[in-house]
Amino acid sequence: MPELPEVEVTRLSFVDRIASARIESVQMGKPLRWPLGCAPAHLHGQQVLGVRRRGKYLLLDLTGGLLMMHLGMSGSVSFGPDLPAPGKHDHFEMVTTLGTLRLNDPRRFGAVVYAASETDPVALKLLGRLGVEPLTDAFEAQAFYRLLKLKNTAIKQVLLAGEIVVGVGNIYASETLFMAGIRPATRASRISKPRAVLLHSAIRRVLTQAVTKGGSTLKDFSNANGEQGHFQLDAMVYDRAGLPCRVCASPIKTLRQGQRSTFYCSNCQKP
DNA sequence: CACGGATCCTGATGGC
DNA sequence: TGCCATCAGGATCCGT
Repeated sequence: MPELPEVEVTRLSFVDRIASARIESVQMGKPLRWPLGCAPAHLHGQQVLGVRRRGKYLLLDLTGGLLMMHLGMSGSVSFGPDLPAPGKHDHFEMVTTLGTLRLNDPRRFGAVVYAASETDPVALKLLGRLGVEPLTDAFEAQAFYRLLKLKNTAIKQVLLAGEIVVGVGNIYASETLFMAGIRPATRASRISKPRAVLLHSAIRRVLTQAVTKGGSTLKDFSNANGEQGHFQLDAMVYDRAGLPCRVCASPIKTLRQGQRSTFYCSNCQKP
């Protein structure tokens, strides 16, 4: 579910409400992808100084360390003073003086990991190899093109890997490549500079627009307030196999890359 | 090393 | 309460 826009929308929905909250207790449910990395009681008494985002991670700055949250494929976060009783898929819950922060994640591909600091080996392992943030000035077309030149794999796989640029997941990879007119199987190293520039701006445009609209909700995304997004109204190719392209009416094609579905228009998108 | 595939887990869906 | 196969928004690990 959560790509960069969904994670950012989630962050925006509770960052102001949780600031300065003091942690009173922490409860873990079934195991998530990785262990918490400390005793839950170690968080007691710490204060939440802020909430940042790095790629698809939510980063809670605590007085004594860093709490990294990842929503995996099916995770969503709730925060509020009066949450309903925990359900079977609520696997992390943190009660604070300003409300309870909860992670619901049926498939448990998500994680909540504590590190003493951002330079702690545990934090570096999760965050250290992430590419540039696409919605900052650090994401620059020239550098993007040069890095693509070094990758001989399919451009769609390169986007998903997040080593060059973070935050583009399976939906937005198909969408941005459609916007840029590039076929998903095209080798990254063979993309011309003008087309790399198109892809660069498509990534910025699609992700920015998705954040503005409140994140996608093809299945069940909602932010920490339980409000849903509207991206599904705008998908040009994702999940549209066989349907007419919204631009040229050719049937949308699909293929599998790395066990993930890809959607594209073979007329609008060229190798 | 770079790359492709298997893998973790639960739920929804559709064919039979 | 039918059963089984397939698929789902992610990312790591392990072969080759």
